[in-house]
Amino acid sequence: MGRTSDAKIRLLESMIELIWTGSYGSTSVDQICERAGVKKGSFYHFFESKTDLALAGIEHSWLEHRKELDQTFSAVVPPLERILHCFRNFRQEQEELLKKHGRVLGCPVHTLGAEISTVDDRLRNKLQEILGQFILYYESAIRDAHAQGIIKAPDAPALARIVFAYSEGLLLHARMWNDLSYLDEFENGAMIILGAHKTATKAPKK
Amino acid sequence: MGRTSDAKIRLLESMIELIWTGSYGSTSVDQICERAGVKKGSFYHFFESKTDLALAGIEHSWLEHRKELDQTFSAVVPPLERILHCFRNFRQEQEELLKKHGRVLGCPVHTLGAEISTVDDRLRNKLQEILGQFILYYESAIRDAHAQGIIKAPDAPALARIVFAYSEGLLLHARMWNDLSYLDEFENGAMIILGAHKTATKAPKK
DNA sequence: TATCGAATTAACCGACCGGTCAACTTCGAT
DNA sequence: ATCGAAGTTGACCGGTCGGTTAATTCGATA
Repeated sequence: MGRTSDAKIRLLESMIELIWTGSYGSTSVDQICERAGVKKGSFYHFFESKTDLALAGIEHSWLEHRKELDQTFSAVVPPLERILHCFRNFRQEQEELLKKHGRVLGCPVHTLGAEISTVDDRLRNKLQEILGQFILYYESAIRDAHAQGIIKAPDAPALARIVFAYSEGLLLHARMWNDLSYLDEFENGAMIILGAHKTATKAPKK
Repeated sequence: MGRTSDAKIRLLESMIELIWTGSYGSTSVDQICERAGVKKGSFYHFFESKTDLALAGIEHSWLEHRKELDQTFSAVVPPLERILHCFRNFRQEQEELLKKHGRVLGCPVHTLGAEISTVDDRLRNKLQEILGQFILYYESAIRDAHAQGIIKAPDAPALARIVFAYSEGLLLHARMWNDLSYLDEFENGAMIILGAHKTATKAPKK
């Protein structure tokens, strides 16, 4: 009953795009509505507040992204390659965004997290939840690599956090310098952190 | 001639404190003035705009911080210990800020950088400049460590960037989780990245 | 085809935004 | 003692902020 609409989804996507290309603080409800082609009254028909839209938008795009991650981190793929592929995919996505917006955007979760973690509890909690889930991918890949004797990593969670922190730092660096080439360092860096040499995958002889 | 005032410095300090404990977007000129005990008219007597104050505030606190860094990274200190001490000092500073504000604040430069790098060119350039200078400390320490045979690091700038990205990622993580204990991982993580073992400093015999 | 709830719209709200201004006070240099 | 530059003040600006409302339009269902 009643009429249907895709305005809700348009609002979600407009919001995350605006936050990503700008910031939460620099993104106004009016802007979001304009980009989504939705009047403000409709906005507040679908969402209770700007924060609620942000929450829903983040959730939405994370669920999208997870589908990809589940394939990238398939147990079938050699563990270290999962991590490398993940970052390579990310780099490619960044490349498309760069073409589209003229800007390296980095990780939307961390960018937003840096901005609002002291300001908005609900947003912070949601971002924590997402990042916490994301690390699990690294963690299990590293655990598998250890089990398969590819690397020596008795404490997989700890090592995963190092790789994770490193990758997020890199992404932020790339955003600040608007330069994708910094991301190229990841493969080497990750291998150094993981104690695997580039050749190690091919010649694990010690 | 004319009267003197410390309002300018109070404004600088209020601004960086508010940005650090909140965000650039969530910090209003009115707030800054109130905290500094300065009327808005005076604000605009000293600074042309909010951006200009931020610029000056960042510059101010970076110059302060550099004095400390110059001591921490004294050529007299064993190179790897410089990096460790630097981070340890940072951790202690964070501890004091946590007591004061009830929040882990992380690195103000990167936090602000994540927020405004796509929004304000002048601020972004200033932050780039500062981070670029900061990496130099890591870089020369690593170069020294290599020269002294403590670690094998033919490409010091590259390794410095890895350690740097890692440390910034960690700081951001600590801010988002409001948990200082994540910073404790740095010593181990840094040693792993640098290819030095914890005992290496005490037993450099090879 | 009548109905009823969902979607849309435009006008509106008070608060606050960054910024301006002219009058006024203060005090160091002469 | 006084002059003038530097600092201070509060009132004010137009615009935009996030959010509200009541009236209206639409369309899936029965």
